[in-house]
Amino acid sequence: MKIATWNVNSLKVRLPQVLEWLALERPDVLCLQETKVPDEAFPSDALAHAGYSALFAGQKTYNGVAVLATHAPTLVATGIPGFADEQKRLIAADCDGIRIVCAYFPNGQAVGSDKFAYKLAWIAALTGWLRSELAKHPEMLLLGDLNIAPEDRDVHDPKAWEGQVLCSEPERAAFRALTALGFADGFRLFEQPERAFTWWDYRMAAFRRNLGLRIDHVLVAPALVPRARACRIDPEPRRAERPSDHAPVILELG
DNA sequence: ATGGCTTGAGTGTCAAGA
Repeated sequence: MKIATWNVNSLKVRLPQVLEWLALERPDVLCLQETKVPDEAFPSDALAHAGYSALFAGQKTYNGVAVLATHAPTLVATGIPGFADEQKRLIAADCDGIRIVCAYFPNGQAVGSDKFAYKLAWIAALTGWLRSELAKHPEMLLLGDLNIAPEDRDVHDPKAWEGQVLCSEPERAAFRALTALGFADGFRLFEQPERAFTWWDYRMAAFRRNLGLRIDHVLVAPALVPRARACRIDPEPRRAERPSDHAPVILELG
């Protein structure tokens, strides 16, 4: 079973690339973030034609998440239950007996800003919800743009990024509190190349120079760790004309 | 040099991303 996540930075712009990638990789499940499309405009028909059922929670202009699956997924939740939030950042679904939590963590803008406080509150709410959910549904994956580079090796220039948003200690502590529920960082379950990133700034030829961060993640609940076979970043879509600034991450389960 | 690009809004030029 192949399960993937990709921040597409506008599903409207990226739909041709998503369809091409689905045809090439044929994942069983693909989680999308930053669809930036209201639900009434979601391209369900094009995806159905490609063989994928979709569940989605979107809004105009910003945010938006979706779960695509070859076998029709069952909706579990949109948004973090018990956490009032206008921003469409979470959708959870059951896919072939696996609970898929697709998340677009807040960016945080700058350490100490209101948006940074929102980011930490959002992650704390998610962690609280998942603590009880994991007990009830142990076969769980949390995938998405988590907007945190958990360690210095996930940053192209740790000195330059030290203390900055996406890399700051409060964010890394929140990431550790989340993984302390038992989740493994799927990417780190396997030997990986150095300087492996999932996001590169559009500016300064950052992708060509591999000036990136690893901020998109697949977290694997303890019950699923024995089934994990491989995890990789696919940089190919980032080479396309008009690419998303993020690359997909793929987990294979046995 | 707090810049550099991309998207969506909307037709000016800005907010937001990371």
